[in-house]
Amino acid sequence: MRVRLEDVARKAGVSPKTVSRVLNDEANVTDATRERVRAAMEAMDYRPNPSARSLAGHRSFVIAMLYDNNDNPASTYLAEVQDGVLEACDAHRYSMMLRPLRMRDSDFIRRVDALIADHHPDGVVLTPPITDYAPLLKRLRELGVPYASVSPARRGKILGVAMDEQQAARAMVEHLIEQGHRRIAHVIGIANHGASRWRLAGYREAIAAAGLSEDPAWVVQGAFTFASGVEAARQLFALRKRPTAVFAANDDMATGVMWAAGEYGLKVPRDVSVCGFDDTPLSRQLWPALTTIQQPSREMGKIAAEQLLTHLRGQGSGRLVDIPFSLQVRGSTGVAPKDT
Amino acid sequence: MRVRLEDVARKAGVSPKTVSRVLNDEANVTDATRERVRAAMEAMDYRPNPSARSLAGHRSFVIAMLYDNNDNPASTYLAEVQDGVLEACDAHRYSMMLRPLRMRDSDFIRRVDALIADHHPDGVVLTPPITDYAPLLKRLRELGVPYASVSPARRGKILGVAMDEQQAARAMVEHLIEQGHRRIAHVIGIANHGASRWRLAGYREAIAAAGLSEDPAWVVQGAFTFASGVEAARQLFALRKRPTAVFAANDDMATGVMWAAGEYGLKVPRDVSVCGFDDTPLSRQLWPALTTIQQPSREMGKIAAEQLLTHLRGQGSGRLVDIPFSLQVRGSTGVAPKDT
DNA sequence: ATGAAAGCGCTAACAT
DNA sequence: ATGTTAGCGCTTTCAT
Repeated sequence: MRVRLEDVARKAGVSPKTVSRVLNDEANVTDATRERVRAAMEAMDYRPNPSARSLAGHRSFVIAMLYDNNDNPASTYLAEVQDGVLEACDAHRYSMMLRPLRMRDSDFIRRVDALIADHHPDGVVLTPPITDYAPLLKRLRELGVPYASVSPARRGKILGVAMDEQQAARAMVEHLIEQGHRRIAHVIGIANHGASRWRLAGYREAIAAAGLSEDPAWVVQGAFTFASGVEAARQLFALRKRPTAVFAANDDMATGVMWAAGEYGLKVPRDVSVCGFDDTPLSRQLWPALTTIQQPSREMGKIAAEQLLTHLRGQGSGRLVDIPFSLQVRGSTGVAPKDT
Repeated sequence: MRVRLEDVARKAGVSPKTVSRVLNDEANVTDATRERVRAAMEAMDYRPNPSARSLAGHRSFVIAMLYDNNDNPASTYLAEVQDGVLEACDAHRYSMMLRPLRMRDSDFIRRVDALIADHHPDGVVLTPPITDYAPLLKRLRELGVPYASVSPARRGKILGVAMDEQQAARAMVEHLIEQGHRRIAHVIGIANHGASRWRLAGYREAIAAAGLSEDPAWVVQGAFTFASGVEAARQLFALRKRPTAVFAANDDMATGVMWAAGEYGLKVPRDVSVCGFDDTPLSRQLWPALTTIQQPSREMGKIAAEQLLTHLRGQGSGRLVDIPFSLQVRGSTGVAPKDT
């Protein structure tokens, strides 16, 4: 039969409750007994039964990761975040469960309610773009379910992790300006996503700071997809006054821009510089490789989950961790062409 | 407080055990009582407590999805399979948990043991390439943990889902032959993956059936990545006797081949036809769009999980479901160039 | 076809 | 600092 907590207690010569205390890192156990109990657990390869723990302790040791599978960021982004969350959960002996949602659906909140009622996660991790869906946040607070966010649009007294995307976007555009570019275009991501707004704001900030005029024709709406990048770039390259550099709000769109450059017979970076945002695996596989902003998605998922777990353990209350960006300059950007 | 099974029993005027029987679809309940109990559950919005069910019933209502995150297929593939598994689990009120593994690591089996000991999944879903890792299958049988496989290399008395990839690859190459191609190259996937072997075998079968000779120089090793596709294509396009068509073992490599074609000034499909396998989202975003084999990954994940769940419920024992492939002819393949 | 009693493995609340 | 008791919400086993 399986080893139970009671068996460990007998072996260590203590009561079950003491073993329970050790298991849960509670106070009021002398170091000596703690050690003895730990040794017994180790020796017997004791594995606590999560169902029994949940039932008696009113906690599930489960955290749920919520994401939008309708219009989400690139699926590779979510996979990486998920990987990080999973790693943090494993380290703390929690389980992770996934909950795809559709922000647009009318039963969004009902689906969340069902998740809580059915599985009682001890907390949830929110990913963009649902990090900022007010009705969700409100409901979670009503239900008393703690949450941590990855890249929330609003900061404040929130658990989670964020990068200064606006600053990063600005740095990206400043890099282009340093290379002599004056006609710099931007391809926007899905409207209303925090990411889209910040990256656009950073672009504008850099343009303004350099005293360049912002030509409306050089700011084109995209949708975070390769195809939308191609479309956007076709508009840009058809202009009489063609931009010499294009900053796309993510790598997939930037890849589309490079593709379109090929269609127009433009060499990257000789005729046009292209850069993106995210540092997806694809960005390194292209030739020339894409200049982009590294966003450590996996790490961010891990940190968000860790903040949540810290909060759950009541050890300090957790916080919004700021993570630095890093500009990856690669072959797709270069000095501006002499003239036109 | 929460509604418990006992509350439902009282409301329906039966014993707790009867409610339990209804909950678990057990026999020995008259239709009338069953209906009455169901109505009470509905009216009270009863949600069984999974921990209590697990503890008393010795089942976890959890199934684990195992995957290799070392050299796995494209991450979008796994995300889709995962999505399907999740859907099936939800429908049956099971939870899904994820378990990334590294097939090469020495503690592979220990990690599996830990998963079972810590979480007691009622069953596991295996994804390529670990569907065919013999030590794993052996251990799972020893532990008495049922499993279902997505695209296992070996058929036989196995639960899961599979597509005839060899047949699909053959159909792909036959399509090229019909277009007049005679010099057809193949870029192989990661060695030893079932997928790589089948696709190569299908290629050879078609070549042989058409009475064409197989030139060793036209069969190049790749690794399922975009970059490996670029590399492989460079070798092919540098040949004096250049192939007029390239069949890559997946879409990522095919995309690499198209990229390399651009480098060599070759127009697709005028100068060279390119095709892939998987029908990833990317394949439709390219221009020209990629001719490929549609593999319904999401559906396959769902079916595998359903087979497993059917088996767990003891309703029929589940089987290996064969799923049809479909050839997606798009712009990247066309008639062979006149000559060279 | 239905029910009563016992207990799954752990922790909360209250001793000591 | 440690132990005792009761019980978490369900299913099992065994009656009836």
